[in-house]
Amino acid sequence: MEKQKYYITTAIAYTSGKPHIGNSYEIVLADSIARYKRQQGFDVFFQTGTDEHGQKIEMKAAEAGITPQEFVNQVAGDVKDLWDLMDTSYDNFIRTTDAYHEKQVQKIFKKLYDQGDIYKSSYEGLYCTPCESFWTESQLENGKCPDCGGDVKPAKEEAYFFKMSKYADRLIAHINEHPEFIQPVSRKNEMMNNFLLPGLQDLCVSRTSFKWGIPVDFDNRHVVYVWLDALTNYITGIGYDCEGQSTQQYQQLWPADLHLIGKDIVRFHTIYWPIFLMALGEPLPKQVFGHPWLLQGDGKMSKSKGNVLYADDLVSFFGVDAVRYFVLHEMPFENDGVISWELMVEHMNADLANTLGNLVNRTISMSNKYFDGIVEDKGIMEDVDLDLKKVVTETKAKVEKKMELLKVADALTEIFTLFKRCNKYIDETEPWILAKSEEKQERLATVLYHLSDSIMTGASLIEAFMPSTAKRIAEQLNCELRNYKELDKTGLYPNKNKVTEKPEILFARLDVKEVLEKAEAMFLERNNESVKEDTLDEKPQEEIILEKKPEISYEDFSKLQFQVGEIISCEEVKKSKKLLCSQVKIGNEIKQIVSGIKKDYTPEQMVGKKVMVLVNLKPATLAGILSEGMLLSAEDAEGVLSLMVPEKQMPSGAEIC
RNA sequence: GGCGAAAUAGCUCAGUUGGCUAGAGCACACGGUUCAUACCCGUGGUGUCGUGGGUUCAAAUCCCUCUUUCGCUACCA
Repeated sequence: MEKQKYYITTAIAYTSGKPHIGNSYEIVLADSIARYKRQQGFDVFFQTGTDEHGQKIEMKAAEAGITPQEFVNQVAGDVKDLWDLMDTSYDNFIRTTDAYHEKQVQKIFKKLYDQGDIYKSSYEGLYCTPCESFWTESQLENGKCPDCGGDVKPAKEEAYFFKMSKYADRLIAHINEHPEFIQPVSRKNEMMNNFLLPGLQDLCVSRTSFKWGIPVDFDNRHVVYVWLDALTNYITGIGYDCEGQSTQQYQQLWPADLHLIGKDIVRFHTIYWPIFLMALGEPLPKQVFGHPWLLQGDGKMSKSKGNVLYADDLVSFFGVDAVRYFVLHEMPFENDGVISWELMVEHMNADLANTLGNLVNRTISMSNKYFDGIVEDKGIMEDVDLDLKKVVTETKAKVEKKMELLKVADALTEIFTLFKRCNKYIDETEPWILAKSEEKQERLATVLYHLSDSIMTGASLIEAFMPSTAKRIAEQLNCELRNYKELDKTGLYPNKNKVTEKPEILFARLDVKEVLEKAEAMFLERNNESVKEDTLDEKPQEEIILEKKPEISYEDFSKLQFQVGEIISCEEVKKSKKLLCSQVKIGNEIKQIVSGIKKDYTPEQMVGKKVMVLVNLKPATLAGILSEGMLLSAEDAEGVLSLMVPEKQMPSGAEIC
């Protein structure tokens, strides 16, 4: 019988910068699943890669003073190095700047256009400039934007749209008929309630506002919308051709069995992607798993704090397999997981060093001490042996059950239960006591055989998750890792085999204090470096480059009235996470102004400030509150806002011109 | 604001369709042991199962109120 195929993908990493540990988690998770499936006998194809187009990259490259292509080449290289460092076994690494991908995306765009799913239109009458979104007629409320209640304006820019609504019913039906399609289920509900059931709006699938993308070949002022470009990697990477010339590999692999993605992009994978596929007449992926995030326990990871964790840092502290273990073990199925130095050291010591490493070490030491390293089954059984064997042989099925549900952390726990049972077995059989009596030698040999045999089952089970550890254990016990099918059997350890004479430490215990100090030193050094960079090389770091707006006349400018306003009171807008509502005294008038600056200012900080106000802006209602102007502020690259205040003491109402 | 989820031991969490003294891991304490990386094994919890009510012979488990936290979404003049 031919092997059953299994096609698994990760999201392709966006090449705007080096991925931190939260991003690297996904590749390790995917790798573990891929390796596990291979063990089970599937013909696995595992694809990952990089998403390299878009405005953000164009800007980053400009900041760095290099071309976008140079920029992404560098980052894609970093990503690949990191994936390789983590010992991931991907079969294909696709880059969206690969020529074959770009060409196919253009063909797909053309095909969808020709068949009428993509149509050229404009924002006319449908675009709400402040919300930066467009609406279908049916979504408008009294002819106004359903979000802000403002006017929707005629468009100035043309764009291509995809008729999402055409396929919405089919997608809803598919999701309902395939409850396993979106995992975890809570994500499915979010998609249904927020997007599908209220009515899908058509999606704009081209941009004219930047250049770094795949050009629409029949209309080269446009580039293809990043998501249409990125999502299709799953099919172009295995040889899809929309003109019917798809490769045999594609025929065999598609549809994908699992798209592994972060929960932030579930919408694109469970709504837009399936609809694109429907339009192309291709089957839908079998499952999309939107995994949660791995967060840093001791405060949010942030570049400005300089405490971002990268996989390669962690590897230098703990080693590859330990890091793989941490991220897999700390990541629950549905909620965000937490990672911190303390937690990592704790698991390093308790699970890896104590339970696993020490077990292997003590077993081999005893074989050497009592029998010169020869492990022989003398067949002297006792009742305790039966329970050990039961636990060992049942673990395979338990792991299998967890893996079917993609509960990788739970699968690992099952394997460690096996190792713990082995440690207990040593305590129950007390080999050091057996060793003292001549007539117990055969029993002692049997006990040590059972241990080596059981450890090999555990090591083989853990291969998918910690591949080099499994290999190292096998080397020390001087035998091969087992075939997956035989993992529910015992007695497979080669009889009269000789183990290594000097067992090496698999995982060394670490001191929390020392690790914390080292980590702190590392961050400190990194911060100093970046400070140095900032001062030496201020321009690229500190500049913000904006897209240029069209030139305006003085007449245009003179329409705007700016004045100094004094904030006399300010309170939070309860219904909103971002808004503050201020009473601003401008001359003899008091205006109420709502501003989205809650994250940077508290109401107390606002009061008393003299700020720059755009006073003749048409009033609008925000979160149900009238706003009669706009407070002006500057925004840095990380979105931090700073109110514009006069450099000298100025009276309220002073004109700014 | 809309939709949804969650609140259980110091920490991280399990608790299937309501049913016997509410569990696991970690941490902590004590005891045992010595083959081993001061390790392993055992023992130890008076936990208001978020609050208040209700249904029931019986509720952590079902229903309602409230509180808090989180997710998605909207708001960012």
